[in-house]
Amino acid sequence: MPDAAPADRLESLLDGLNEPQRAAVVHGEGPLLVLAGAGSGKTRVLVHRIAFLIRTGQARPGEILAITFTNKAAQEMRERVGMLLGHSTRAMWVMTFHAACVRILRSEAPRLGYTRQFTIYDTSDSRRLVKRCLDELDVDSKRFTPAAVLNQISDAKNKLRDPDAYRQLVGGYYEQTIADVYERYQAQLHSMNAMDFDDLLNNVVNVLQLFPEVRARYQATFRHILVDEYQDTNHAQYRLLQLLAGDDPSLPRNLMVVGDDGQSVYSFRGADISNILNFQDDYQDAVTVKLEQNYRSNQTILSAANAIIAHNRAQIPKTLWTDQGEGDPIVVRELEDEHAEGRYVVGEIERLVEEGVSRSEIAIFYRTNAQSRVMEDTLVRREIAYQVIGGTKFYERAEIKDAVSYLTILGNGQDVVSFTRVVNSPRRGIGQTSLSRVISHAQTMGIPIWEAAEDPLGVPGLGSAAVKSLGRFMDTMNNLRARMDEGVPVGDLLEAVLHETGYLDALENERSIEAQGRIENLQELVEVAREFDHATAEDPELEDTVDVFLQQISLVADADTREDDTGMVTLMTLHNAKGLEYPIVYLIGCEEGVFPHSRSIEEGTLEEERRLMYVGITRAMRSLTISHARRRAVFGGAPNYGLPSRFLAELPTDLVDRQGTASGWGAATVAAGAPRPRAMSSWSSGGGGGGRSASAWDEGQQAAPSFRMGDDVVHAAFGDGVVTGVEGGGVVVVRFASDGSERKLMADYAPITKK
DNA sequence: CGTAAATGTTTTTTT
DNA sequence: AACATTTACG
Repeated sequence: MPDAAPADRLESLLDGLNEPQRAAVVHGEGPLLVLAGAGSGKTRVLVHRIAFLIRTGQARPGEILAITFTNKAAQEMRERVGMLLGHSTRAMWVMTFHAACVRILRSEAPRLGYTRQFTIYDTSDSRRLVKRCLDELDVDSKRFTPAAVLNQISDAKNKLRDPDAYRQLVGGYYEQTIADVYERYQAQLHSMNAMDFDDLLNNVVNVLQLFPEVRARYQATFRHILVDEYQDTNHAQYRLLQLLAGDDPSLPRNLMVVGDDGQSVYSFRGADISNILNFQDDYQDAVTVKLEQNYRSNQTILSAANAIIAHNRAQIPKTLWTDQGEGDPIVVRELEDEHAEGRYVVGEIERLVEEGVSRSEIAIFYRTNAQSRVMEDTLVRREIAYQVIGGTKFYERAEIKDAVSYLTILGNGQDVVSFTRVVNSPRRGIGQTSLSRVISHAQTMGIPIWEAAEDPLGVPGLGSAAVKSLGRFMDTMNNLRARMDEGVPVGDLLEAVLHETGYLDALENERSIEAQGRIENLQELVEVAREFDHATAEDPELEDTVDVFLQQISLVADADTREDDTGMVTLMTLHNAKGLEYPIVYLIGCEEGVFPHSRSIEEGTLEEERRLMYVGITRAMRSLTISHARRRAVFGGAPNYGLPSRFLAELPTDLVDRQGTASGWGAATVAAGAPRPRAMSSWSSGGGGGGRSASAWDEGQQAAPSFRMGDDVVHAAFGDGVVTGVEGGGVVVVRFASDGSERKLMADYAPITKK
């Protein structure tokens, strides 16, 4: 096809786009900010723009870098561009930040003192290493939990602060201790030729900053950079883009970012919403395009979403609208407990399926992964096919991590974390003591752990049984390594590992259903490896295939395993739901303390929780049902009495069909003298006590009476009680006469009145 | 050194 | 409730 594309073919790339979408697609050189409300077709814009750039000859495929949030999104985007263009998209870089960084580091890591075979640590590997550092530094592991310390370290890394910079920026004993751990952790990672997730970004930033010629090369390569979900980028990613796009204003800086400040929900992992808010200041010549027409949901759902987000301060003003119709009201349903909630949702799903709805059109969202269990139990019992996204991920299962660690240590003999994982799995009689001796010997001698283990007699203090066992183990490993070096396919190598190390035998001897499941998981991993072999077979130049395989799977997220149109109901957290859409959505567990999560309430990050609610609502295309339970078991322990989420009170009452509200609430509110009762009809009563007045939701806070110690009170459900304490934040402690229990209640919301 | 019981910890969200 | 880690004992 010649460069000069016929006008009609260009026109076809713009077909069906609205005005602002079209403007974004045809935008020429220079920075571009696309503020894209939920469901406004931002992926479509990205896909069409990439195709347009190529079709008009503004860029060749190899000059495009398109960053997406998940691997799956990348794959979909690549496919859609391919369909538009009708030719190969292989040369394009369409991937996540992390995948792009790995690819760059495969070439550039040696400049930073790593080999190309560097190992990538996931969070649990990193946590183990932090724990080792804590132990070695004799830090009180009660006050410094590995997870908390790792969070601090990760936070620092997201802000591009190395251990020195971190130390200088923070004061206090606690932070100084963390600086010590950070320093040691980083040194050990490097000495083990390993990087954690944050290092992938930071090391690319380092390479680009330290080596101007490398920077120039990548800047020249990526003539057009496009970034999706820009509101969830962190500082390291921000800096990375700056380096790749070129921070010299005289250069074209063809950086297009797409995002929605209203959907920023990852600040806990360092995402910085100011990246998108300040884009105009950072790139003064930036053109801004706003996408506000929504193609996904009906007006009821959009109005609800708009109303929710309006409760946040500091938004870039946006109002979603649609030319679709009103749609049904949003159902808000109260249930007795989480089991009733499960039965209700599954019952509704059964009804829909009977009416001919496909299960794959239905999704269930929740705030925390733990909430999926009850839903799963109910779905299994009613024999409804479902898939869960998130939670325990495939690559985090113990047996998978073991197998992966075996492959890792074959390629990277310095990786102490992997060595530790596999040396006594299955049992070989090499316990904590022997292992510690080998590790400290390796550290003293400054040699890789592999070398130390190869010569067990050279390890001081090692018992004779351990020497023998370790020797046999290393014979097996050396044998396997030799075969890897011969270039045996990864799938075959993995199979050999599982057999010859005795790993599979040990599982088979367990003869439990659990072990059988693990064996099946391992078979699946072998399949994944064989697919990889198959896909790379035509690339004879590829070296270190095992390491490439490992680096590739270490970046697979659970969100990438989602399957569409397979006749299954989909369950996931609200975070995982971002970017997706479903005709029918159930949002469960909308209670104070669950959603918004209690920690968000404590930490005062309610606006982010509200954005999460906004994300949840805007996933729904035509039907949205929100449920909350009156009580819910936490930690499998005592039931927790939760009040309806404050976000429910923010939904306009005329958009809502409230169902199942139990008796008592309305009565208590009336007794408290709530003003202006209205729209009672929209709150259909659930049999018994009559619906709660709408106004109580809107005005509840100001109508609340104040309580003092010793006040006699009546609770709609628990009966007579006495106030035994008043805490901050409108919380009162009440001891109830009926069962002698003491409960903390929120005076503003709880159905209690003074006697 | 390995096992089993006891104890502790976890539930925010994830590339 | 489920899981990881520590402790006690054989």
